[in-house]
Amino acid sequence: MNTENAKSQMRKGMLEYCILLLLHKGPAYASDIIQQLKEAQLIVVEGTLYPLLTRLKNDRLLRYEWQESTQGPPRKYYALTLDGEEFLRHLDGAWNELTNTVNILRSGSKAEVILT
Amino acid sequence: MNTENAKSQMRKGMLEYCILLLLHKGPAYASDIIQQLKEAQLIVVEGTLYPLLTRLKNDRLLRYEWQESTQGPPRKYYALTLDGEEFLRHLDGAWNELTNTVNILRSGSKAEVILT
DNA sequence: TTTCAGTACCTTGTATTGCAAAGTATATTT
DNA sequence: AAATATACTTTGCAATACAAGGTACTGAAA
Repeated sequence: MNTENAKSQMRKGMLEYCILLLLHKGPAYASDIIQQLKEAQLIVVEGTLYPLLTRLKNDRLLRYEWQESTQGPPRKYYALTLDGEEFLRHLDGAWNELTNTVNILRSGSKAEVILT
Repeated sequence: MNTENAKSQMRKGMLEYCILLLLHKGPAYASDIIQQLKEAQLIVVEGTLYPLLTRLKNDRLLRYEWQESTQGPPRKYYALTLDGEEFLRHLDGAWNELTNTVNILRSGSKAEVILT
């Protein structure tokens, strides 16, 4: 029984939402984002994050600025655009619908078993 | 801005959970499941559902029985196996983690904007 | 100067899976 | 027999999470 794969599948699609939520609080660069998500108990790896950030930037939901670092190479700080903020509100709605759906399905009482 | 695609992506992975939740209440056949999910505001189509049911059956999480119908061809009634019930409890845990993550990310206050 | 370690960004290939669209099969009605 | 309704199935495509490996810049040690 592969629970890990199921959890990974559950994360699909949620990641985009979580990253936008995080960036709504303020700009961050990739390693930063990975760290913050980990603190929120969401494991993400670079190979997942970088293409996602690039896609969101190409869709004009994010923008970035290079910033010098006191130690190490410069960092790409990502931030939400106005479009990104609006999109985030749509995703808030989608998330609300989804939790509502799960609550409906969870709350129903277990029917009598028909199969013998 | 393609909201539909994002919502579709959010559904990914959740579908498996929702279907197991639904079948936990009692056996159902495919059209039945589609109808019940629609009532819970989750749109699923046949091309999505049938392969998923087959996969869950092959993983021994579901089983089915043919049942005659008063009108139309016989129906495949799916039900959870014991493994399926156990797996569902794991998914309950994963779902709780995910909602927790989103709540953490949602609740944080918006930081000061660094980018100009 | 060269080398090494640390940090950060990026790319390629693979597997999974949702979905549209089309197909097959059975039962009932005309 | 043909048409309709119901139900199950398959094929091909697109999106995306992830593992694994690669590139580039910085600063300190050899």
